[in-house]
Amino acid sequence: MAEKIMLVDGNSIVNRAFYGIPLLTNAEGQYTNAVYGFFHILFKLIDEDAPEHLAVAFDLHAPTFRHETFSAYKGTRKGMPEELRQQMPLLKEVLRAMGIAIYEKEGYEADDILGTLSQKAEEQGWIPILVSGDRDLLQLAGETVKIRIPKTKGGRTEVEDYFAKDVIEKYGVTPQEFIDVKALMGDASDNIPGVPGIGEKTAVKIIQQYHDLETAIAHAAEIKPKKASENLAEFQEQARLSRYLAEIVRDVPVELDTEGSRTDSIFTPEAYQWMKKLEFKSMLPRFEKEQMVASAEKAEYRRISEKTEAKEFFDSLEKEETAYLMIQDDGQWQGMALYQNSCGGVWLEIGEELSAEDLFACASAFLREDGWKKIGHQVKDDLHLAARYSVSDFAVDFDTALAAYLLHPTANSYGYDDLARDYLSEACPSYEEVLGKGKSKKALAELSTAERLDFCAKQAEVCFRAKAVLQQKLEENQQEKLFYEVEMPLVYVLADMERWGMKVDRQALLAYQRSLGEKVEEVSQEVYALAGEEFNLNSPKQLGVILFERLGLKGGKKTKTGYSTAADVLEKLRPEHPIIDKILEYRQLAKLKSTYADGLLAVLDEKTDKIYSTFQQTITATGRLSSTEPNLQNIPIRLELGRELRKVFIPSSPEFCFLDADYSQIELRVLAHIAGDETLIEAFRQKQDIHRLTASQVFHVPFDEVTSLQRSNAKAVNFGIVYGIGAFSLSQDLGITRKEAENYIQQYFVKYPKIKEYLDRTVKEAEEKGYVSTIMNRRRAMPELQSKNFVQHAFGERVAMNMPIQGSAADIIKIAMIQVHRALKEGGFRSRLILQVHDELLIETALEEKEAVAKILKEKMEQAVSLSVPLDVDVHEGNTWFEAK
DNA sequence: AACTTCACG
DNA sequence: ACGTACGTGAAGTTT
Repeated sequence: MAEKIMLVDGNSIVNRAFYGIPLLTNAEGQYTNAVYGFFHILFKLIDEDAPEHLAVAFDLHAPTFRHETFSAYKGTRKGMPEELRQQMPLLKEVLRAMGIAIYEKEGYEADDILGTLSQKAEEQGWIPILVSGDRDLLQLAGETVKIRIPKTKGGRTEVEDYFAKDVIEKYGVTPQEFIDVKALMGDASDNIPGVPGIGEKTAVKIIQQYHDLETAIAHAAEIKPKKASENLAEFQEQARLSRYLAEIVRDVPVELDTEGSRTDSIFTPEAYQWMKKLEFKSMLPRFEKEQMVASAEKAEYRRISEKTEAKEFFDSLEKEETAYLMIQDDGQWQGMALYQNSCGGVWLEIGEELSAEDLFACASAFLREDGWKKIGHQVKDDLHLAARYSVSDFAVDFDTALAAYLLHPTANSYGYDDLARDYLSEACPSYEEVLGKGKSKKALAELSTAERLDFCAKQAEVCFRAKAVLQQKLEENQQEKLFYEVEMPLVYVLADMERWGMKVDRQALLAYQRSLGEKVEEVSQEVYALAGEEFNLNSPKQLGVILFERLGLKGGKKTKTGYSTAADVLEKLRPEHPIIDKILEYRQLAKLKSTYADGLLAVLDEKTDKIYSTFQQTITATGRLSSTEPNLQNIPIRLELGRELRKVFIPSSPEFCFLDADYSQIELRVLAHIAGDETLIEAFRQKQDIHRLTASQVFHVPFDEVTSLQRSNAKAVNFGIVYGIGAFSLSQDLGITRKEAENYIQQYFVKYPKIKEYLDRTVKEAEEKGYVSTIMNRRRAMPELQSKNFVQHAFGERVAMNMPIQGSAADIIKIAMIQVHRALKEGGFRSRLILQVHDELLIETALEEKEAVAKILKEKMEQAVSLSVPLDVDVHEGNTWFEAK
């Protein structure tokens, strides 16, 4: 079998990849989607064809011989988008690391290089396989020469293959004749003129009959239709020029590097490092397989599965820094993995000879005593596990997931595999890679003993070694205080909140659910009557058809998939038809029923009638918490009917009541502080009504004469400032013209010049440094600001303006939570912190403690940090959450 | 799995 | 001329 050489049009494939895959960035903010797509396609083709040789050709910026002949050649091409341009050197770097031959030749295009190399390869008996994203290469197809055209659609890559016969079959002309067809029809994308009035259909017909351009010109008079005949005669020189431009030349002065093109050693360690740096996880296994052989020594781990041995092990465990991991699978505790320098990796496995209780008993001294510096991963889960075995909170010094979050808060996950890749430049197989996912997901217990030992102990080793790197980076970023004094202590606060839960009046919730059910039924019948038919009211698609086709309301397309039926669109249609009112009413009721009534009942604990939400500490880009299963941070309040729901949230015993404390205007206060705006600072010091003040400033009216409309408009302006203002959106929000909105903003900046300075300064700094930060040095990388795309850049600017504000507020309430929690504990109170909603803390307090706790709550929250403005906290009490607001 | 809608700060 | 506020999570439909 003859050797095969795969010849790739680099520019064309990377282009396809870029447009076929959404923009991705790695931790450093480097765009990676085009490089990813390129290798995705390349590896697929290598797998399929197994070529012995491989070369990639690129275009150079310099003009080619075609430009010299015809200056308008490719004249309509737009430049490469910045997001792609940045990736080109990267792609070449990785190719070089893989030892793949790269060809570039001044004056020629990649196509010409490929044509030449293909010919040279054939001459020495190799079989060329040409790869390109466009059809220009089809003229090179032959009996054995295959042209492959990959298409990336929605993550999947399909490849069209063309031998000479396939070209004939599909286009009705031979590959050679394809050039002549192009000479006649031209090519808009390359700006090849062709002959006016001759398109693809006519061109093919002509070439089928005369086989080449010159013969066709000679017989121009006979050609039909008449228009084509005349034009061919008149524009014959242009046709000849077009043919010249379209033909791929095969005598480029390049040599085929027969040795340098070999594919047998492309999975190099250097390229592997690149793949990790770029975060191309799915490509790592290829490289690992190759390197498995290379990496001779494999770590030796110890397995303990028997009670006596486990006890002895812990009794003689050196008191030094130790990573411990509670390995759980499917909600079941499977065992404990440890790693320290003295004992290396150890896996204590729960089984017949080591029960969970026994293991915990053995480990309990280790967990509780200070002698060991402990490194954990997602420590909050471990605290819950410990609680199941009646071990109260134990002290962990370092949570690797939390550290990784601070260093890169926009990452998708912070698993062991992520730590290994990002901080150790190693590949550690993820849970999914080891156990599979979806249907074929295996239990940890289904692995062999050796596999399980390896997998679990490896995780502990990764955490142990990653910790040193993480700590170093936290130090470099000056984020140690944030980590050790805010995020780590907060873990214990959140664990307590999650464990305690929030009591619900089940009967009241059931009644609420029933009443909503009846109303939903009633209103949907009214909608169907007005529509004249029944349909799925929950389907925006069906609703769109009813409204905009059947009822003929004018809506126009707004979303990717069809008509928008969102509330703000429907609101505008309200006067047009009575059905709109009913639909909006239905939406409100259906939302309350499904998400809140049904949703909360589904997660309400049978035994305790409590709801146990999870507070996520590593999700948001700004440093806020989030709440899941259920989300208790979005319980309705703005509308009356929804607000009623808060009556079902009650203290856990009749001896308790709620205390709800919320920061007043915390984000605007933070802004005043960071920006150092004297007017705003003074206003907060004087306890002025800030929206009223803004109204009087912006609308030039005396403070006492501000109307309520002016005040509420000013409130929207203040919001806009915090979100990274835009005139358009403000105008939408207020229902005013864009011009007016611009005026408001301009006036605002005249009155608060320091705010303007701050916002400008922040964006500028973000562009220079690549990140923004909060008062506690929480960071967010800002890759969007590198984009030359207007929309993306503008988004980056708004994020840069908002993150320090939202994030600093998050810092403050986190500090307050820790202090409140500590004060309650130290004071021996029975009161508990049970919920945080961004600027609000909810406590349930024993009645006799109420005054003392209210005082603690207010003081700790107001004194959490010291700013140039006072923090102001309002405290309310009540027997339900509804009453306490 | 992606999209749309809507609840909160 | 572009397409628009920042940060979340859940439910339901459609692909």
